[in-house]
Amino acid sequence: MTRPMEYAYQFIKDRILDGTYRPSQKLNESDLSKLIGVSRNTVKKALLKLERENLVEIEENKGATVKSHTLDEILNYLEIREVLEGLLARRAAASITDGQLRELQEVYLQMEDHLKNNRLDEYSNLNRKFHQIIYDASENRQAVEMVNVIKTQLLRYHLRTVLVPGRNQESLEEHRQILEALQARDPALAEERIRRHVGNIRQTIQTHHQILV
Amino acid sequence: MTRPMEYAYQFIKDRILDGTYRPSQKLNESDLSKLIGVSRNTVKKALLKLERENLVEIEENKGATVKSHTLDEILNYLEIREVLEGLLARRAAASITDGQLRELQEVYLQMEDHLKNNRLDEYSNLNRKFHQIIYDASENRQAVEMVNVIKTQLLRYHLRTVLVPGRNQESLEEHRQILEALQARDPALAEERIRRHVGNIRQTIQTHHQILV
DNA sequence: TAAACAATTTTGTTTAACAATAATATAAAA
DNA sequence: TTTTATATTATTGTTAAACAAAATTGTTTA
Repeated sequence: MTRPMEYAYQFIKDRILDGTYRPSQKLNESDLSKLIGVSRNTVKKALLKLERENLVEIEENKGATVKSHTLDEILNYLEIREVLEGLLARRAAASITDGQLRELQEVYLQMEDHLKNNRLDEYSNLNRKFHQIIYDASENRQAVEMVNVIKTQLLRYHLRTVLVPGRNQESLEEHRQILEALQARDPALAEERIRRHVGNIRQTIQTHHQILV
Repeated sequence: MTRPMEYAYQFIKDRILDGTYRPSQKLNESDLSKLIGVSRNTVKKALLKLERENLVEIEENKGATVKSHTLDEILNYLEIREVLEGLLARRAAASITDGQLRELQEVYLQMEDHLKNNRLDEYSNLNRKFHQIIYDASENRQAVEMVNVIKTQLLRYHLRTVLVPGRNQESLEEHRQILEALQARDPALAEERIRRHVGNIRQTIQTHHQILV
């Protein structure tokens, strides 16, 4: 076994993210302790670490519950993502290497291809890769970390805009425009376009949340 | 005594923020346990909570140290503040009440007054109040929390741009422009102006860090 | 001086315990 | 029966002592 605390942390985190432990569910320390096979003290530390990532909520004398978010909170987080990703794209436009630009274009072309063949899972994966390249080029590790914390939090809500009719083609076009702005190494344009992109994701979820959440 | 863990947490946090515990300093669990009068387990939990706020760093088998930041990291955080405060001002412009606008104007006039009389401490306090009113009006609690975490982290570096010659008058003028944009309830303008304001703070620190840090 | 080894310190974790609080079940009163 | 009060149980917050594993320090030797 890895370090007990790390193991317990990952054990609980996995089950929150895959939906085994649902929002608002109580997380009993003794039960987890027996189930995972580490002491209650260690479970408690793992829970504290999860609280840090906003995946659980700890109330005085009441213990931990899986954190649940209202639609408004989810939209707030997407608004934050909008400006943070804008910042990252702006920085990336100024410092992206030729190699990274080639990689980005390659990913984009694959996205085009997969979408044409309606392979949505792979499209989503490439989407993630596309944005990751921008993060890597951005040189603001602190902002990247914040974006990742937000993305992790929202993971279990399955905000799959890819399932909304017509959204895919729009999304692809937005990526093309982002790619162009980065190729032009135009910081203001890159920021504007990625903000519009994330803004559209937000609006799609605002409109279709009944299907998605 | 309040709850031991809360007490230990605040005890250590205070000393990090006031500079008693300096960046990179080792935080020994047994020593803290004896000093604060709580068990080592409780110290450990307090340290985990502080890690969450980026005030301490915990390394496997090496324990906790007071987190230290490079100038680049500080500038990264200010860049994040720039876009987050921009977001908050944009939202505030759309939802600020008449009462809050009056309060904001009142604070601005006092700032003018204190600056004229060179009362810099009070100017700083009002500055904080000015921005707090915008946060309150913004209706994005998640973003406000992030800004506050960043501000707390940077507190102990004493980024007092107020000490840079000529910066004060500039700062006052920027606040006037922000106030105007909010009075006009113009989201895009409010965002642009507060971004310029925080951007100027960042540039001032980039230029004068040798005096300030 | 550097390398090798031993001694010491510190951390990560466990176990068992107990008080304080919260949740639940039970009994008494309206 | 419903509500209210009381007792019971479960759960959390915390402590203390213990020990292995890892890191640090100190000492000796080449």
